[in-house]
Amino acid sequence: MDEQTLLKLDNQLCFTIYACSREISRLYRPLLDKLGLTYPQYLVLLILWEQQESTVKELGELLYLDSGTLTPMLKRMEAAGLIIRERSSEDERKVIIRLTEQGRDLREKATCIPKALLTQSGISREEFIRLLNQCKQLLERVHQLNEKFR
Amino acid sequence: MDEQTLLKLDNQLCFTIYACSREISRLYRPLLDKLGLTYPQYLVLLILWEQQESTVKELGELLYLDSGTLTPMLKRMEAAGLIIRERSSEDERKVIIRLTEQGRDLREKATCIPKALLTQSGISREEFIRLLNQCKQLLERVHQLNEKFR
DNA sequence: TCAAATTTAATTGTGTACAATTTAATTTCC
DNA sequence: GGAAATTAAATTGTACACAATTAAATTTGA
Repeated sequence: MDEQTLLKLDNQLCFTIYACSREISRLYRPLLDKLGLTYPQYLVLLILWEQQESTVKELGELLYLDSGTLTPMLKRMEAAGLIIRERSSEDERKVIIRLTEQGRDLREKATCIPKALLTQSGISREEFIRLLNQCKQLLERVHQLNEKFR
Repeated sequence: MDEQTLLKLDNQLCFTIYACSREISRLYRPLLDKLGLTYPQYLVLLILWEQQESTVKELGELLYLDSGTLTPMLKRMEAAGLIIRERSSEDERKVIIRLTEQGRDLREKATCIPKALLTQSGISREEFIRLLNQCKQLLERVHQLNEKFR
């Protein structure tokens, strides 16, 4: 591939992933709207459903987001009654994020979402797993690179 | 895979693509900063470098973005002297987007970007093409689904 | 021990994203 | 020919995303 070809929009892996990300979010939207969630908020809940509590820092590491994004988002989720934000008494720098009853209960309404989307997309499990692994590899590599250049 | 497994963050293809998209953008950032561009602005220029001119509608179709995103973005690019926005005289509803000299000249400074990133990421050409094709397929499918449900 | 360095969130400012609405121009179709 | 429907951008309002800075707590090291 020469430079001209690489420069073409059509061949930009980055563009395809960027567009994919937004189109998949759009697919989630009608389902998440019913729960009153945005996609990034749903990701926060996925973490809290697994491990009961977290901190802003940990959420940021898991989701690749910083406090500039998380703080206002978590405030909105707190206002919606899904979570509680509380300074850690052990280390006052940290803010602990916990689910409320309401936040915990939402899990049952959400369990159908991943399967619904997998079915809807018509993608086979094999294909799904293969693509997931490839994307994970790419994510890992690019993330390493970004860490290195900081 | 059962529902519990699917619900885990770690297995969310959607999350991986979402995180990938942002991490790749971060990899572009230092290169694009030198040109005074954001990643979406770079995508607009990729199109205009290929086809001289476009419209807001066409840019939206190619980039999967609507006028609510494009209008302010194109205004910023016009203010930066990269493009000109002009109502079509044939159809006054349309706004034609054209490159300025400055916008055209930026192309040479940008040609090195795709190759630099490909090299940097350590991904082989075969891998690159395979992943690109798989992502394209997924994008196509998800896009079709979104169109169907509108 | 205590000042300097580091860590953690919050804040500030800019730039996307996108749903919903509005405005103006063009098409359709009776 | 002209009202109704459609189309294309712009506007409005909300919610991320992220760089850069600030503020407060904790850790480090001479």
